[in-house]
Amino acid sequence: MKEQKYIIKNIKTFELKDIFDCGQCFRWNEQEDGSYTGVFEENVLNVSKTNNEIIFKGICKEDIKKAVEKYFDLNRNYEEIKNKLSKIDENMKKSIEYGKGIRILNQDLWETIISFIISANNNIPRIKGIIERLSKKYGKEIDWNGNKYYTFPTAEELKDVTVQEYRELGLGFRDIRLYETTHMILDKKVNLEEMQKNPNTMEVREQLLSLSGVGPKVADCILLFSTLKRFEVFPIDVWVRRVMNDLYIHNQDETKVNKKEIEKIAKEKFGDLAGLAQQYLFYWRREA
DNA sequence: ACTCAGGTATTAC
DNA sequence: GTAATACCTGAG
Repeated sequence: MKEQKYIIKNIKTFELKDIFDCGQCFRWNEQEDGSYTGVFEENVLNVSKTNNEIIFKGICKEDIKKAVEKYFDLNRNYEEIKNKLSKIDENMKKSIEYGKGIRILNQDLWETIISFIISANNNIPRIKGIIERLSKKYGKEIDWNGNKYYTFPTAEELKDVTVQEYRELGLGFRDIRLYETTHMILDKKVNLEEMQKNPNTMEVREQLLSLSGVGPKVADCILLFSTLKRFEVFPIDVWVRRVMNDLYIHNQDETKVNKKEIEKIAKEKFGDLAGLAQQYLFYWRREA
């Protein structure tokens, strides 16, 4: 396949670091020139930014413009969302200022499910390493610019992988979860196509929770960061617990803060944009 | 040696 | 229902 290129001029909300380092994805890596290269679906892309241009180039299965518009969520007005959230309070305003270039990617549902199962009680460098090894071993190779890249393996491609083989890849205790969930999806115990079409968020959430290795936090990340794109969910991890306690609850021991209390505050303050608010707060608290 | 990291499943009240 | 506990692995 030959290289394609696509340039966007004068887009407001789009900062490479904010998008790729805000914690929603695992397969984008910063290059020496400050650009980022990553794999999504069957595409390998490099994204760079000049003063007022975003340049996408790489190997793309379909039309690059179409792929980029979908994946980078370009048809959503983030300026409007940020304005709305900024009015809520000074904390939101400050965190949005910090992560002003964030866009929430439309990541493949299957890949997002597996990636976030792997993320459980794990750290980012290791999560990324596991996903790369998994892709290299079971995904499809794409050559570009003298480098080899690998697509994220499909459920079909993982069909015959054993728990033992997962363990050897460094999955740790998540090996069995990956195995079980892959087969639940292959056997249509949970139907991802149906899920994609289902407008009932709570129903979809229940189905996600039935998957092995998917608890409340992982389910909410999948709902928010995949093509399911539900902005009303509020994934609560250690960082969100921390920042919510710091800003709104002020408990001496953040680990003892009740999850229900956090959810209540999130819903009251942020409503159907809670997921976005979560992302700004998370990124700000972790990085700033 | 020991703690910690984008939690979940299991077990025990 | 809710609380405690174990859990791969590797970096600091």
